[in-house]
Amino acid sequence: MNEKLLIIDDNAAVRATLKLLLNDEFKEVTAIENPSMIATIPNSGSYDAILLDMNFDSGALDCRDGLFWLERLKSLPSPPAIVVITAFGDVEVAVKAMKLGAEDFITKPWDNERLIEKLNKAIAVNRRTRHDKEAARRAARLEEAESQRLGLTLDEVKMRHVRSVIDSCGGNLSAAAQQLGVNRQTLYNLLRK
Amino acid sequence: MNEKLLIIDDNAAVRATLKLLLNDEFKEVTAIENPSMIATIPNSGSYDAILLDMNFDSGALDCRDGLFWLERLKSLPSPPAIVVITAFGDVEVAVKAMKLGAEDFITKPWDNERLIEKLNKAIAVNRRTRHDKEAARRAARLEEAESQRLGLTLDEVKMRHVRSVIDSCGGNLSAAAQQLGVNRQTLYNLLRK
DNA sequence: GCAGGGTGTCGAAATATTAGACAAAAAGAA
DNA sequence: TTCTTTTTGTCTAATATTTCGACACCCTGC
Repeated sequence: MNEKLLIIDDNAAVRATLKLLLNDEFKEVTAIENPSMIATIPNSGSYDAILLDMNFDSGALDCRDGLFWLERLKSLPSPPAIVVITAFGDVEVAVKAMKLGAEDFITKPWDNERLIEKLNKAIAVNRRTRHDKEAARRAARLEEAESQRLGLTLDEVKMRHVRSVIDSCGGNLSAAAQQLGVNRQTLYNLLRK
Repeated sequence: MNEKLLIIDDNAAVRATLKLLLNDEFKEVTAIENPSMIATIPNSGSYDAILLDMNFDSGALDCRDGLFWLERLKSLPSPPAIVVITAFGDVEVAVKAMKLGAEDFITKPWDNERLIEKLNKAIAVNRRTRHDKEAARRAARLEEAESQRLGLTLDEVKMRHVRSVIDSCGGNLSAAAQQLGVNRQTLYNLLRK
């Protein structure tokens, strides 16, 4: 109930229906006609989910446009969950959409209740996987730090630890010394040099 | 050309055809009738890819068995790439399979060349994402270690660093001492206690 | 064989750490 | 506020560690 949703569908009637349905389920629901309008929306990067129709331009029914936009939307940093919706979907398009990172794929006509459920699930899944990717980046950083630590002198490592423990003790040197397992005076000596 | 492939299909003719086709493309190709036979294969965890048919038991055409096995195979540590193949696939099953972690979804009849291409691509993609997930796990571990380091005694931190530097020096104590910025004898003393 | 580098060990001088003590400052509780 | 507890800064003397130079020994490669 606290999520922001963006609906992208070229059919005005569908947009209106979806917005009416989903307005009660999300904190904020915006509906636009074409993905290229995203740039014109203030705060466009803050959506939790996008409900993306595959068929803009009534002529192009092969979903190429939709897949193109899906890919662009998913290549942004911290992309929102994207649920694709289409009337002309076949297995191949569905698989392509999922491979491009869509969280779900729905065919029209849709079931209201399941649509809401799928949107929420998509948001949850997206949050988890996004978290995974950030974790991967963090791992790379930590590993880098770990490997750089190898080049450090014993004194440097000592002083780093001393400083972080003092920090974690809020500057209380007595407590820090105790936690470090050294005499208080030793800690003083270490800080003096 | 250096990958191990497992084919799971209940149709003996399909198994034979696939094996014939793929034998030249992979280092090792095994074909079994039922996923539950995996346990009986020596070194069953070492496959790079599995080509998984969705319909065992001719009666059950709703793919539930296939999805079940897909999920089980994908929940193993370091799972192989899995390409699902089915004659009865519809959009819903395809989306479910992709959500369960399949790398691709193919419908029979298949195109030989594209099948090989998809298998190879699946292996490559799987390797990448597996790396990401392992990185996530590593990150959790490293972060845990990082936060626990605060509780360590100065001597413990010293010894950890000493040991990892000695490790990185391949056991050469002189070099390790130099890198640690301490006298060689000091390093000996540290190791003695 | 032998030169070069690593290892294990020693002694003695230089340094660092420790426990204990004390006064002053700071922080908390009544 | 006053009283109490804790922390700080500093000192001394005993103890422990580190350092340096040196020596014999064992490998490894030339």
